[in-house]
Amino acid sequence: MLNKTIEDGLKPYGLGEKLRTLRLRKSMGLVELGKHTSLSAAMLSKLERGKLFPTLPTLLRIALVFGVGLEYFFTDERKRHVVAVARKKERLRFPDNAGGGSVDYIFESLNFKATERKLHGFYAEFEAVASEKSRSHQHPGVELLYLISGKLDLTIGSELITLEAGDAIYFDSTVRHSYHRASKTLCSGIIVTT
Amino acid sequence: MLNKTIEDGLKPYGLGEKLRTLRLRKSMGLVELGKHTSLSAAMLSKLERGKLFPTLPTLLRIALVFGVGLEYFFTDERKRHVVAVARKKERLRFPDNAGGGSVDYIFESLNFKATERKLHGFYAEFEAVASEKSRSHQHPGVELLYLISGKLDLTIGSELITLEAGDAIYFDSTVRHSYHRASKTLCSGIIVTT
DNA sequence: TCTCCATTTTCTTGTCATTCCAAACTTTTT
DNA sequence: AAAAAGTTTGGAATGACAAGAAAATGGAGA
Repeated sequence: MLNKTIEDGLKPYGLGEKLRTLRLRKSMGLVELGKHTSLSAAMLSKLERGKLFPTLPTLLRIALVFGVGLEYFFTDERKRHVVAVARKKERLRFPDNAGGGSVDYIFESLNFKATERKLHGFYAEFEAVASEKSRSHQHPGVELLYLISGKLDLTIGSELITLEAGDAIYFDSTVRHSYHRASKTLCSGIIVTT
Repeated sequence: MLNKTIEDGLKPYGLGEKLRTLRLRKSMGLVELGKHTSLSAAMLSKLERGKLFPTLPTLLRIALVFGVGLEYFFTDERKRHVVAVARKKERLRFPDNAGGGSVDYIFESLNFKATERKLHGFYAEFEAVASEKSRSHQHPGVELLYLISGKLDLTIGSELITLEAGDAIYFDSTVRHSYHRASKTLCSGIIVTT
């Protein structure tokens, strides 16, 4: 069926292997794991061999036993060398309706890989930032802003900060913030958000 | 049923919110997303409101449209504050002995905080990159390089890539890599490493 | 008001995760 | 050795619940 092709896309995650590894690491049998999770050993076996895809509740049950989060199963260990080269021309450009400028998406989702865990974020370049008055934003995550050109007034919460070319700031973007140009020239910079 | 309690454990992941956010970020309607994913708008609506938990194949279909991996849905964010403002003048400058240029450390160590885990990274600006021949590097982690000016030849493993101002690349820096200028002018760019 | 569009409800259906049980291995016991 | 005890897999049956269809709701204009 149509799902057939989609399911292939799940294989790279190596869910089965991960499950088996977790279990064997604790030298546990399928039956024992079955007791802890209230799942049948038969199914666990099928899951580990990729004959079957667990539902989220099922996967969570297993995760709870091993003390891992669900991310664990979807972050891949595969060595990814070069992930992407984003050339300026090939980028998607979206209007930054909130700020009034425009945003080039370089990476929509980046995997920062630390120890075992990964952090997702996206990386964007904005070339023009709101002229005079800009609406204020508030989005989940952290924002790392590096200003390449221009001068920018940034208000985070009640704090007003002026950035000049070459300055960088790292702040909690769940806090209400807004920005507007402080120079005649356009501002450009780089934003990394989680 | 017994699943009832387990499903509560899924709520913290905020799957629905994430789905909605992704969709709205591209100002897309349920119907339109439905077409791209071959899923009914009705179901998408239920997913976004947490009335339903998607199967993995279904979730993958959506993920593919937005260009995110499945991990995206299982990593959660937390509130952080303004961490630092680094002004150009106050920065520490170190010679980049490996590359031959010099490096300004903007942040020596940033904490990207996902779920419960933390990711350490540092953020650096390099203003001059190796003249002709540069030694090759190899350090743990991932590297995100954004080139601001100049032209740079980057060799990762056996692959040679030329970056121009405005280009960005994301690669595994555990792989041996080296770089040198491809232009007469100095190169400057930004590097984020884990 | 009415129309148009997007989202939500309700109800129904089909799929496929899940179970049960038996067969096939694997390792230990005597 | 063979038997016993334990662990993993295969297959058929079932039922839970994801997913679809269609109708209802709710806005936003005109």
